[in-house]
Amino acid sequence: MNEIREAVLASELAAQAELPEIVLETPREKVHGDYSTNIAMQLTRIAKQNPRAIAERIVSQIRKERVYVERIEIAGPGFINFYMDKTFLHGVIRQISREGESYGKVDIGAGKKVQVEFVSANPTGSLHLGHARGAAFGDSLCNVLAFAGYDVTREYYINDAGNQILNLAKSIDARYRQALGLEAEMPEDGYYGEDIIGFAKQLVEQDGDKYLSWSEEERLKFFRQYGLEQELAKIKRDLERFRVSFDVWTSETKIYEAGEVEAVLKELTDKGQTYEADGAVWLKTTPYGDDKDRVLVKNDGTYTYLTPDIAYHKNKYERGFDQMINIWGADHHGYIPRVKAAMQALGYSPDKLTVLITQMVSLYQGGEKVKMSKRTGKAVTMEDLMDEVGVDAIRYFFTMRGIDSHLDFDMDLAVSQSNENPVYYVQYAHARICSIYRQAEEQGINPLPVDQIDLGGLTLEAEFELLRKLGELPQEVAEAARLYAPHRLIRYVFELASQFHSYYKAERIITGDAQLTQARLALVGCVRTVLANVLRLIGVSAPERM
RNA sequence: GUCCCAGUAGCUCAGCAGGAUAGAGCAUGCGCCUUCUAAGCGCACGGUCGGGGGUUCGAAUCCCUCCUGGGACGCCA
Repeated sequence: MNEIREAVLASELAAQAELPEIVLETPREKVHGDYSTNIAMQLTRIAKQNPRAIAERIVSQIRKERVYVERIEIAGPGFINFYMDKTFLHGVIRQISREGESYGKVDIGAGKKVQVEFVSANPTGSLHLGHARGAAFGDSLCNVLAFAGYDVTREYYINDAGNQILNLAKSIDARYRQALGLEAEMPEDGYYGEDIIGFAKQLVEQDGDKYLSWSEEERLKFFRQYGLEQELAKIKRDLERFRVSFDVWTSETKIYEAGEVEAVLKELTDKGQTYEADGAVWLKTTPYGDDKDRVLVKNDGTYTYLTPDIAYHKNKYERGFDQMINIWGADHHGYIPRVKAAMQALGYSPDKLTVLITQMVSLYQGGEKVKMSKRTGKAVTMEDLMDEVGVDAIRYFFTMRGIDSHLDFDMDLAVSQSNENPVYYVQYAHARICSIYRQAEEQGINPLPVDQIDLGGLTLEAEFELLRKLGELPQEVAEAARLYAPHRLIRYVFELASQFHSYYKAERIITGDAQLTQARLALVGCVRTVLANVLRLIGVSAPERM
């Protein structure tokens, strides 16, 4: 790339200052070479010449012997295509063998501190489908960011202070009475999940009807605490099983207890960002682009949800992250402007906070959309899903798509052990390579260290393509991190698996030629490493046998 | 009414800091198991990139506008 830059400058077409960024890409079509640049077309306006003429002048200045280039062609409207001396690709094998689990790491993050807050489901019920998508996406994103050189903190914010927790206590109260065979009506905004019926039964088994004799205040206080502990424990269990672990669990109650909510309210008031109207305290969010101002303190003196949330986000800002990412469900998108506005009102840069929105998930079974109902508690929980389809398939499917699209999750497909199921396709490639290595061992073939292998035998087009693909991992990781798009890696790993399966079908790895066998074992060993590395990033296991 | 997301092959989706003939899986059709795992491989079929304008040497990609589908618009959380 530097060679191109120098050639462009040497051809005196443009001054250094006005030189556009030189992009070297891998063309989709092989006939267009190994690398390609459109720099000549980009220079048309500056150099005031037609692109092909520009391309010719640039090419004449390139010293190709210095960069392993075999030949250069000018094609189409003015693309400059580079055809490499293919043996340079053998270096990929040496690199992967040397770096192993670390292969693919890049350092675009340069150690910057990134905090990612995700899932953060209210501890009032079991995690369900939508949370699973957030968990899969969030965790994969964190893995990718860490692999790209960021210092990542995973955080779960526990909303354990609002009205919803009182409703949880009341719901447990009602279920408790029902479990004792008494008449009891669920509260208006009650929680109807199976989990709560279970808690109530458990309480009856443990302690019988003893809570009936308590005062309502005492009883609800106890149920509240009990419910919170149980729900949170359940959430942690589910997430752990889903292979997601958080570095920090921040409790809303703790934020209250530390006086941060009152403090932030005072700070906003002192800064003249609030006013009183209709008996309530409002925050001026409209100057920062919100539709309307928002209430912080209701006319009954209690806080809205926004107020502690501002305190929480201030808390995050104060912890000194370079970047904060919130992953929210689509139903919270309208909430973004007011939180950002509040941060600006406090004097923080809104650019440090990025909110990523995951669209809804629909579940399909037997070709039918599965209906969910809060009222009856008939939602498919994350636990049900893990029982039925397994963690690998869920994580793969939920990471497979960009978060902007509504996602249809087909249960039948996810459980099917067939060619329709892409999870197995990728895992199978890994297992196959492991099998080849087992086979080699049985035949008494010991894989040699790479520096003792003559890779010159790898001359097939399929082998060069595999090597090229393997070589692309670092830039794929960088792109996935830059775009917050781990699904790109699924695409990548699927394509790699596909190329491997095709190669495996066409050529034997273990051949009569000992030297060639060593070279091919090294090659597929690298494929195995890369498959495992990517699967690890998306939280899917890489089985040795299937 | 305002805001967000989507609209690309029969279906589900990639591609979108502009680039060459728009890709993949599934479905459909036809082939391939005496040799390292057939949860596999090969071939074929399939598209006015929602419509219309604009910017550009070049637009699925950027801008404007319209249409369709989904979601959000509380002194709930």
